[in-house]
This record gives sequence, C-alpha cells and structure tokens, in this order.
Amino acid sequence: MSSRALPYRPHNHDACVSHALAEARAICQQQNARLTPTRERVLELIWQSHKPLGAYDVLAKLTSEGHNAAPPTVYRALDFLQQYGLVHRIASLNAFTGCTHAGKHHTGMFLICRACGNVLELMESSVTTAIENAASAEAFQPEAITLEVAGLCPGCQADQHHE
Amino acid sequence: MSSRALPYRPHNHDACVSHALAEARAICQQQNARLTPTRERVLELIWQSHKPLGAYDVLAKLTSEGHNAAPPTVYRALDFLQQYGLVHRIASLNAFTGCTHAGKHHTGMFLICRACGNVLELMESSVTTAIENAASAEAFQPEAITLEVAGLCPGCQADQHHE
DNA sequence: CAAGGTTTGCAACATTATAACATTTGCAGG
DNA sequence: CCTGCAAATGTTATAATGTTGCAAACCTTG
Repeated sequence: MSSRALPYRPHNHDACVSHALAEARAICQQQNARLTPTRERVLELIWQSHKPLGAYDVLAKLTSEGHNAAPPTVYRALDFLQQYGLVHRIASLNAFTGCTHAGKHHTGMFLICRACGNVLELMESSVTTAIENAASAEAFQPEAITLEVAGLCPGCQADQHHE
Repeated sequence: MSSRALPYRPHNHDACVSHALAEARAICQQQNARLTPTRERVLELIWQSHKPLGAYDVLAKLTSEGHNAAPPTVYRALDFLQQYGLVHRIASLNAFTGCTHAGKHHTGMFLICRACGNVLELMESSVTTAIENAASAEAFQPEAITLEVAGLCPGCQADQHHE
C-alpha cells in the first residue's frame, strides 16, 4: 500500500534524519539563528527516535554520550527548536517530536498510536478551517492550536486481530 | 450582545455550580457510581473557579478547609470525575475544568483565553467530523481527541485596545 | 455479621519543568 | 587586536505535577 503515510512504512530512517538536519541548518541560517552543536544534537536525537522523546530521555542520551548536561540544557535547546518550528511538543505526552513540515506555517495535527507510540503529523487545512470557524463564531481570536488524536495506527489495528 | 457565550457574560455563577452538581448527582446515580463527599467537593471546587484548576490548587483548597488530603486524594477524585465525563483535563495547562456538556457523548473543543484564563468548551460536530475524516484518510482509528485553542476571548480583545 | 469489593489515608517517591546566578563564547565596533 | 556586549551554556537548587504501594476504613450484599 504505497499510499500509506511514511512513518507507517519501512524506510531508511537515517536519510529522514539527515534530511531534517540539513533543512534545519538551512532554516536557521536563513533566520540568523544559531544551530549550535548542542541544539543540533538534541534535534538529531529527537529525529532518530521514531517515538516522541521526553526531555529527560534526551537528557539521558546526552549524558550517556559524555555530554555534561543538566535539565536546563535540554529545555533550552528544546525551546529554541520549538521557536524555529523544528520540533513540536506533544502536550498529552509531555514529549517532543521532530516537525515534519519545518519552515511552513502550519498548525499540526498529531495522530498518536497508543500501541506503538508512533506519531504522524498532518497539515489539514480543512481541519484548521473548521476550528477557526468555530472559534470565530464565539468571537474568539485563536493564536495556537493543540490538536492531538490518540488511537490506533494502521499497523497496530492489524496486530489487534491475530492476538 | 446576548449571543455571546455564557462564560463571557456576567451571570449567577453559584447557580451554574449547583446546576452542575445536581446534574452530576443524577448522572452518577444513573450509572451506579458513587459521588462521595470528597469527589463531590472536588467537583464543586472546580466549578466554583472560573478558570481551570490544577490538582494542587484543588489540594490547597481542600487542605485550607481542614480536609486531610494528600495528592492521591485529589488525583483519584479527578480520575473518577473524568471517567464519568464530569470534568475535563486541559493538557496544555495541566489543569481541570468542569464539563459543560456532562452526560452527552462528545469531544470537547476548548477555547482558552491567555489573558483572563477563562475556558469555553464547545461541541462542534463539524470540527469533529473534519478531524475524523483526516484521520481515516490515514487509516488511523481515533479514540480520543485533544483539541485546545489558546488565544484571546472577546472581552480581552477589547481590553487590548484601551491600554 | 462476615466476606469482598470499593474508597480513602498516608508516606514515600517519580517525573517534568523552572529559577537564579556564574561562566563562557561569538562577534561587532573601536 | 581587544574590549565589551549579547547570546549561549554550566551549575545548583528547587518548584510543580503526578504515581506507587500498602494499610485502614467503608459500604454493600448474602
């Protein structure tokens, strides 16, 4: 099924990661933002994991590779990466995931599989529009949208059957 | 402007609270669930506040009225109330708010004012449908939707101007 | 009342996030 | 070059949020 979204198919994830890093470097250069080694490494760690990583997961990985890091190190890097739209925070998981639409203006919609933990980020203008319409019907001025859908991804639905 | 949603207008909030409590009692009775004094008091405290309350805010109020409570007391009550759809957890705030559509099956959409902290819960089937369509286009099976919109409520938009 | 499940009390602990302040680094202007 | 400022990082401590495990109290229901 080639129409299935990327994270749900086998693929060369290393290529994903290096593509994301290259893009991040480009975006930061364009905006005169400094993608320092720590920030870049945090971004890479987050991309390497196929599931969202908690801040303390990132911290543990940094520590295990000899980086002398404390919580603020990680949170600051994450703040930076979020600011430039390179990672997203998943509020319902207290975790972070690489942005798959970096650079584009968008409100992400996250499909979070409760079984395998994978997250797929969508950019659906129809959804955004519906939300904005509902908000403006109440004269509410939206600034940030958090939209996270928990459920079962295609692969894990299949697994349910032969258990 | 009488079309403006209730939380944004002055109103007798005590009446809201007692209405919500009465409804909660009815729902619990119907489902053979025990709305014990602690649970009821927690629900009441949450409703009395016009902003979402953190678990530790609830705990502090309980403590201040002589209730010998610890964190688990509050979290257990909140779990119960969530389970019966009487309160919602706002993931982006780590806080809880009374459900204004208790008893009805729904996925809430929350409009959260960043200035005054008020939260309006909407039930918009058009939004839900758009989300479900986007999910099923990816063969994803949704189970729970977290939808929280941060921004400015009508009142606080007005306040912006004469500052 | 006796048995069994549900609810609560309680202590300790785990996880997530921030504050405050010192130090280092990168870089623009003299 | 160097100096001085802003940005970034290091470091320590602490705050805020949430959980585990076990024992005691409490309803129900036979």
